[in-house]
Amino acid sequence: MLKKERQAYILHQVNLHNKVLSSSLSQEINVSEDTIRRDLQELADEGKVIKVHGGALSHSFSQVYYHPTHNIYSHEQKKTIAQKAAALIQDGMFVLTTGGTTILEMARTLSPHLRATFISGSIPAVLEYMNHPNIDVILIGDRVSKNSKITVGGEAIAKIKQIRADLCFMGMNAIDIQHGITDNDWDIVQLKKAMIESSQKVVCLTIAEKINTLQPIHICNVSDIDILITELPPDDPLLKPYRDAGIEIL
Amino acid sequence: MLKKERQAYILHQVNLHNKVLSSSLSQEINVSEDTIRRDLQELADEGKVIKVHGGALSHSFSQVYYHPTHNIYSHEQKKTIAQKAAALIQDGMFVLTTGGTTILEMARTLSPHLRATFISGSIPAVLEYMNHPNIDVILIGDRVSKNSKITVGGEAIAKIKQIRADLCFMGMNAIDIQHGITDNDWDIVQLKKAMIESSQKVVCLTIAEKINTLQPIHICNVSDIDILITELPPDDPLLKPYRDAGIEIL
DNA sequence: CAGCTTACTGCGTTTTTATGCAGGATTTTC
DNA sequence: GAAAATCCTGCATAAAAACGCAGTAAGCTG
Repeated sequence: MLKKERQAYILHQVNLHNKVLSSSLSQEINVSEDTIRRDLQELADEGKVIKVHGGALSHSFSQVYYHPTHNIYSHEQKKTIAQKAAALIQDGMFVLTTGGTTILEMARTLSPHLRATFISGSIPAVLEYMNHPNIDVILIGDRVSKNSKITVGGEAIAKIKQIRADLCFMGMNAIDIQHGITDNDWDIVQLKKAMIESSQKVVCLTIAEKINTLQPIHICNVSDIDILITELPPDDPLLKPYRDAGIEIL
Repeated sequence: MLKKERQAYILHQVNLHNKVLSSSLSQEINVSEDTIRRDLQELADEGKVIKVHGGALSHSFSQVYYHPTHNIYSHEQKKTIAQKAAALIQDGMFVLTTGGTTILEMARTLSPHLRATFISGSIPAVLEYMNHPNIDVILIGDRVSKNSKITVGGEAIAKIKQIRADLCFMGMNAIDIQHGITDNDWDIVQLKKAMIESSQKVVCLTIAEKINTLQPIHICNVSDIDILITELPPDDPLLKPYRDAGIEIL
């Protein structure tokens, strides 16, 4: 088993269960605990997990209480993105959304006059939508993934496939002109794939930091999305390849 | 259980109940009181809790008492109910629940050791269940009713009917020996009816205040429920008619 | 392809951390 | 003011981490 492969597996386990033990991982993958520890160290250095004595925890574990500085930092950027995104929604539309902080920010930005229907499996997102007086909210049901606070599974995917939405807002973790959009959680990748299929227009939201980055699992090609929104101005050179690929940049 | 994990659990409990006892925590998590004390000390050093003799308090507690007396009053009652209810749940069970403050209180009371599957359409309830390390959560999807924060509609009912749960916990608004259980929201009545049908045992939770009261819409007869839980001792005369009707009173 | 370099992994040893336990000190409670 | 509960302190132990080292695999270069 290759190192990257192993680390992707570890990351997946962390995202799935919110915690991993060095000892059990070492048994599962048949490597020494030393190796696991080194992997966890690397993942921790990249900020992907939180290393603790005996194993590691998902970031979502302390997220609630920690992260004041970094959050506020990228918060401004996300606000910019949110405003651009919210402007796309018109009265009467059916809007499908994933979870994620960028989407949450968009939910908070919505005009109180907007009359639309929002469909999502993300619990934090739904909580935000609920606060809007004129928005109808449809919650996609299924098993709840604890770290991402979103419903995942076959039922959820089947339900999404029954929908024909006008717009799909997708928060994403990595986009690359060659490999397209990628992510690190199998279940969520399945969800996102279904959402793309069920929507007339796909809008991707991301902070510029994630442009030209890669994650292990493939969601779709760059050509499958319609609009890309970042905090940068549309003519930023970083975005040129995507504009050339025929994507509308906002 | 990892140290951070344990501390996160403690912190959660403190924020939830405003106070924790070292003794009960040590039992819940199965570690010595010394360890708990050290954890509390660390959390206190980080300013996250206030350590006191015998346990710790939430920070919000030290500030001026806001809580209106009535709230604290019925809160204590609901805690009593919650404890009785939580004792019914055993490992491996499938549990169907409605929403409501009494149910929420029960969710907060659940032992961290409990391994069970909770199924609900109530968003606040699901948020609570999600905090438990060993509980699987299934969210029932459909249109979100904004005032009750629960999913309602045909899809939700259809989904519930597919389930065979071991236990159903139902918070209720009114019970009367003659008219049975009644409520005032059409959609929620439909949901509750479906839940009763899909469960082996139906457990009703209510504060005694609502005993012998009436609401406009009929859910089921007294004979359709198996267990009734209130804050009163089981032999309270107010409950006698229900005991005589063959319901188990806790 | 031979030789060199580099990256990865496992092992033994040392160091650190986490936890429980015993005892005496301190606080709470009645 | 005495009994009970809770605390602190130091210590023992087991688990985990860190460190250095060596063997091996993989990659590169001429």
